[in-house]
Amino acid sequence: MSLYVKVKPPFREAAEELERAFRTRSFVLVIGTCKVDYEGRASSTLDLGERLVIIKQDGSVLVHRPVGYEPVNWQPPKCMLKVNFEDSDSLTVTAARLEPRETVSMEFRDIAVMATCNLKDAGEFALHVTEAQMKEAILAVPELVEQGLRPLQEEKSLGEAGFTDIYAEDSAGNLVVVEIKRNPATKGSLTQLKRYIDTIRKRTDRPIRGIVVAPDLRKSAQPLLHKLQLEYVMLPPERCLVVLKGRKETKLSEFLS
Amino acid sequence: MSLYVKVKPPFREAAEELERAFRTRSFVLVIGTCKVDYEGRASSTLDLGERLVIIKQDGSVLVHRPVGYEPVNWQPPKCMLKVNFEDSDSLTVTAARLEPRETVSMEFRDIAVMATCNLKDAGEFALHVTEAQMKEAILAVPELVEQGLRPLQEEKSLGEAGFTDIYAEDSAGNLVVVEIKRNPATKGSLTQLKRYIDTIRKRTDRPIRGIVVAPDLRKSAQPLLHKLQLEYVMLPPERCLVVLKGRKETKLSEFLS
DNA sequence: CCTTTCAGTTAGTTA
DNA sequence: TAACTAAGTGAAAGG
Repeated sequence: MSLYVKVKPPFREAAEELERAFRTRSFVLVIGTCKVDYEGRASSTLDLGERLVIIKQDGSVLVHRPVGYEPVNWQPPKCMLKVNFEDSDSLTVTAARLEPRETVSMEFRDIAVMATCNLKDAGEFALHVTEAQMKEAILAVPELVEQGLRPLQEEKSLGEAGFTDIYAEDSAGNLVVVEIKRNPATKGSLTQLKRYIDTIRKRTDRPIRGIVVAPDLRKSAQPLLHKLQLEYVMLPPERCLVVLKGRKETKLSEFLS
Repeated sequence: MSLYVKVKPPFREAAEELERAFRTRSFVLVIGTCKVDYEGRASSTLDLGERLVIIKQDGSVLVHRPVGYEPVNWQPPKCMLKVNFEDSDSLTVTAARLEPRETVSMEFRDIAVMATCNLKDAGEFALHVTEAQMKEAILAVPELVEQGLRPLQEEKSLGEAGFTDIYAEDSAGNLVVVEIKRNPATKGSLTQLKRYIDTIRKRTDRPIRGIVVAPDLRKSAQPLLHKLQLEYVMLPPERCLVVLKGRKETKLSEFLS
């Protein structure tokens, strides 16, 4: 990893290093005192203060204050970068993008530390227990929802009404529409499921049940659950993990046998 | 600004400095090779790679890859931090929070640079041309929407139907409900306005017009505009700025005279 | 404190 | 490319 680190670089040196970094698409960190202006979809001003500025290898820009999760100002990837160093008491970096036309400019009055480098990161990122994985788990072990449930097809196209998550039959022969939510089910989840069911009812006379499967049900959605005659089954993500893990191990053992 | 910067600190030194930084609620930067695990609402794994880790003075944590606007892993403010340095070939930082119970742990295999400091940032942040400011501009200069428009009251309470943005009368004596959107108006904006109007219609026999004021109208919303018998007036944020600026200058001149 | 809505949302997926 | 939808959404506003 190429690396440049300098405490209190003079503006002239900082400007040259920034030019070099932008040219070579390097990762840039600046801790310093600056004010920031943004002009675009909205516009904002940020008075002088000490912040961390990050300019990434894809041209995205982040201005972070000492607290808070979100950047106070930013620019998405692929924006054009320019350094401006004229008078000796300030150095300005401008990040512009078209579509939409937006500009963030950072005027530094002082630079405490500056670092540039080329980060190499090919590590794979995996987010587990997505809605798709919950579905996978349920299809593998339908008992997660109900004893005797038999999935019919993964997603039944319902035209403009959208898609169901799982379409199944219960032990009594009723049709069952299962709506999966990774987050606590809301009123929206219920009305969505209700729409699915109404659409299906027009095509068949078989009795239909609607089940919302989620780790939780918002209290505000509870009255609607009864009003729409739907059912709710609690399914914590951990249980899905167990099933998916078990399935993988099963697959492995099958492979080994 | 107190400042510690070290290139390639040994893990032992890094661990001590991290302990000190966490204790004193300092701002921490680490550029290094790490893998990251997250466990909470969902769970994720991130294999080894070079990243920037930020730990802020309020206990928020950000793990940034060399590209992309968003952090690949994070932790919101106020989480508990712990350093773990046992074997000599890795150093682990764990950030945990309750409610919801979530944990991010970063295992460093190599630290290229580490910096800690105390950032002081009292600079005021101001986001201009919000929806409220568009409203302010329209109330000051109703012609921005239509010649002869006379605002009646800022927000008319409509019970559960929500709030209108501006309630007015046009030159022909019709009631006018103005819905302001800072962003391009969507189908949702139109149905929302329609709900307002339907609610008002139950209380009066006067003819009512509905106008959506926004910088743009989504193409997908156009058919609905006609179907719901609503009107659309384009209002770019710049024009609001001009009005607000003018108003401020007027105020100033009033003050000076 | 809980719920709802908004965001300079961003990011991914699909028509 | 444009429109739609989800997010470990986060953050603010309202009840």
